[in-house]
Amino acid sequence: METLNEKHAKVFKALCDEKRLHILELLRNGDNCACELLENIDIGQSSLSYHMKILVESGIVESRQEGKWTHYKISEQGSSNAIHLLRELTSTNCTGKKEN
Amino acid sequence: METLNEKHAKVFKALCDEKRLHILELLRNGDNCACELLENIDIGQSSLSYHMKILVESGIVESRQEGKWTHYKISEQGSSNAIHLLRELTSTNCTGKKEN
DNA sequence: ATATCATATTGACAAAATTTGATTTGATGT
DNA sequence: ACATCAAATCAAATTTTGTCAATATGATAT
Repeated sequence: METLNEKHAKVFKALCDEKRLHILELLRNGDNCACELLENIDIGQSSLSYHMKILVESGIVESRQEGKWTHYKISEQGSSNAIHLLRELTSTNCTGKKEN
Repeated sequence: METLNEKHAKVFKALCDEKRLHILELLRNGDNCACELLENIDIGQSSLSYHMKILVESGIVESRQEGKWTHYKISEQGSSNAIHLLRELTSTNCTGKKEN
């Protein structure tokens, strides 16, 4: 079974790798198919596929099949969730017993 | 030399590990010294020290020495920076040429 | 059915992250 | 100076990630 922290860690795992941040950068300009991404980044095809899977599983990127192509884009919903999660994880709990 | 993406990745590296999320959880209730954290989490002393270093280097946690104790707390500044960074990294670029 | 193209999956390997136990450092107390 | 405690650092062992090449899958076209 997956703990809540493990689930949360997955969201940020998407963002803790240089290559994946590069991919996000490419996606920021809009919808891209994998083949386009592949042209703009220095990794092999299977490696790209591996990273895209991590990005999609984090929820930050969504994919859409179109014929034999897979298109990717940044998910507004997913990004928004990630931002809220980060805010929650780092918010100091003002009702806690231990303020000094 | 460190690329910008590598620098950004470091911020999220702090958050992509289950144990570090647990530590953040403990810190949310207020300022804690390492020895207190150690009592509340199932890892060894050197391992905790390793994770604290990563958290501090990300900017999300700050440390303060007091005698022989090190106290840690979540940094408002650092958290805020991380949130802004995340927002930036996932914002879709509306002036881009490729909207469909 | 066969061929082709885009992408996903697999297994082997290399590289990076994490854990562990031992040792070191630095502050404090006697 | 010596002992003690908290935390950091180091080296070795282990685990997890990421890369590459090969292969599989699934859609499309002939």
